[in-house]
Amino acid sequence: MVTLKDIAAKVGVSISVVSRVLRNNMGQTRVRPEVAEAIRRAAKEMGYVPNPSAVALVRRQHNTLGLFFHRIGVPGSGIQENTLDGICAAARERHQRLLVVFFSTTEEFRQEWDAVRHGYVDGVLFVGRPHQDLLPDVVALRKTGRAVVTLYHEPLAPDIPNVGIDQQMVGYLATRHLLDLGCHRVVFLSTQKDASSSDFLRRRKEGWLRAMAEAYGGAPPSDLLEIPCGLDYASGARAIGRLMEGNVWFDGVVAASDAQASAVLNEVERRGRRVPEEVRIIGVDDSPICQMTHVPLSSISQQYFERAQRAVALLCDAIHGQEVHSEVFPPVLRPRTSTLGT
Amino acid sequence: MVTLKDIAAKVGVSISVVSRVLRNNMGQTRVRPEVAEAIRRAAKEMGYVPNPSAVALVRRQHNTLGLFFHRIGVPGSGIQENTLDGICAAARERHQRLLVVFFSTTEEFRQEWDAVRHGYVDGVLFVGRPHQDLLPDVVALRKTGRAVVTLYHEPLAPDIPNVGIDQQMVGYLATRHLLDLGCHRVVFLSTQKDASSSDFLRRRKEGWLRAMAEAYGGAPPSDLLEIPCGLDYASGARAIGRLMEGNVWFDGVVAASDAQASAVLNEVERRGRRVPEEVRIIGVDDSPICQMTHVPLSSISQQYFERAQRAVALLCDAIHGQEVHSEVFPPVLRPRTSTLGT
DNA sequence: CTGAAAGCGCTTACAG
DNA sequence: CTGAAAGCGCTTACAG
Repeated sequence: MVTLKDIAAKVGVSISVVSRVLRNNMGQTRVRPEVAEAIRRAAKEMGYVPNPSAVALVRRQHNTLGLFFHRIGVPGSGIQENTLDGICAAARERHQRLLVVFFSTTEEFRQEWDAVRHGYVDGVLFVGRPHQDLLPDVVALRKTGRAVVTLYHEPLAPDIPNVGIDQQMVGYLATRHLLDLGCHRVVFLSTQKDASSSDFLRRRKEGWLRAMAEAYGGAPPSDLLEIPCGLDYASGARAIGRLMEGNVWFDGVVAASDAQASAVLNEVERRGRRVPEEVRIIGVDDSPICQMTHVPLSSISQQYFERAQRAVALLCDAIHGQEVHSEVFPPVLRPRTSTLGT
Repeated sequence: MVTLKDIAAKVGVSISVVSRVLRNNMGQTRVRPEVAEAIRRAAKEMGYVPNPSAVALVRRQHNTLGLFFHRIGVPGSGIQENTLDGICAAARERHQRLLVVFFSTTEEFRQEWDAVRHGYVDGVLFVGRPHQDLLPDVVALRKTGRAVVTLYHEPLAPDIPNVGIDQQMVGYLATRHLLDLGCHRVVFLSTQKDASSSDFLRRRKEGWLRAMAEAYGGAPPSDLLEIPCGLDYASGARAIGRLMEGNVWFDGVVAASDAQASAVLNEVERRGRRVPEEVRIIGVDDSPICQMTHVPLSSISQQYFERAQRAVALLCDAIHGQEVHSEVFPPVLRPRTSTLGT
């Protein structure tokens, strides 16, 4: 590998000048332009790439980002893939290496935590499900001088920068889409009271209520249908099955995930009602499943790829001492046959 | 961050001893046991973690693995997630940082190639679809002293270590499973002649033929049904649709992916035949989709998580100068309702 | 305008 | 049995 010394020898100057020219870091002194030019040319010709370890050592940085990834999304949702794709692309662009930890439970988190807490990373990105019980750890981490950014639905705390998504708008967009297509009674698949994930669903519900209120001239109707339900396929199937057994009439369903939506689709049709002619269905995540169900599913994208890229950008800015603030992305409607028809 | 100097000061020895004790690297000399003990205790108490940049600088290593990931699997297959999960876990365990590049086309590969070729990585793991046209680049990379391992179905070249999967066994296991359950005419969804992915499907086909031959007393029957078909949902639906329109009778289908299998399921039932009573269906990948279809799909796991972990282990061994060889994992059958019934 | 020198934190022959 | 010293490749005050 070619070093500063090699370039210095070739051009006939000291390595100090070479370093300053290539790093564009010349204090208040100027270097003769022809020398600078010669250095830059030589560096390019010789294929010089700075040794990141040497740079890291002297700069007391590590060009490494920690990534704490709480597995999210029902399996198959594609959220994990999209998020990682965005993170890796943005990190590569900024010459940042990655130290990735996947975890699913607080215990797993604790097990791996030391590796990052004592590890040589300049900043940490937390992805997935927000845990209030991890807040002290995150705060402690910041005290050690590391930058922290989260990629959660909502900020963990007001002063921890987050790249979020407007969950109220998720609920609103989905419901509004169904109402615009002529639906009257739109079921909202909500969550069990005790679920840790209930926060974002609470906000989505607000969006559903707002859209329903708009459609009903100001106040939501009194016969609103909110059905508590887990995010997975089986829960969705059970919930909608019970509803239909009770002979409750509805003509639209806002599911909380695409897995749920596919369950609703299968269950509704199995019980003899047609999608989307009699019941329109929309999910959330815009996942690959949407194109594999026998009626393609409409969905709402939570923009994980884009948000992941942005989160890495913010993290790098924070590492370089800039002040960064939380951002909120708008969700995007992806209509397909399960609402539009063919 | 605590350094060797801090520990040396506390214990009252030179940093050389501390380094040798902690690294377990003492040449032919011995250190007094009580001193060694004191050093280890101090290191632990003070929470010492070696600065990887300093170590990297002097060792001329970088504790960084390059990861060239050709996106594989139909979206939703979960292959990408499982693979990354395995890689990240194994890399963390070995204190290796990651430099991850996702790509989908040879052009994208070329764009990112320099970053790794000139980059400071000790080894590179290639994942996904093997490209014969990348072979010269891989060989050149090895010449620069980097270790190389691939996570492909089959080795790119005989001397490049690969963690593969027995594709013949994939076809055999699937077919044999259907035959054992009483199927007589098992359709094999194959691929277009020109597809770049055709290699592994050719091997799977051998497994299908072998199983059929076994069932038919030594030689496969003459009315074998091999249907060319893309790996995605739409292709699967079209292929099986055409077959059924031609009134061709069959009672088993070995699909090439779970997406395809779900398409077959929907199409077969839409045309009035029951799964698994009249037609048994099995896919490949054991993806999350399998549990979201209205009849849960049987499938064959290609062991991506386990193989990914193993590939990282081999890569690290190779980096440390050990000779490593290709391995082949056996696929695993995951039977569900689409073949077994309820 | 340019260079010599110190130092980042570690490893490892080489002396004692 | 243990330490002083050189050196990995770079950056950055500090001299000239």
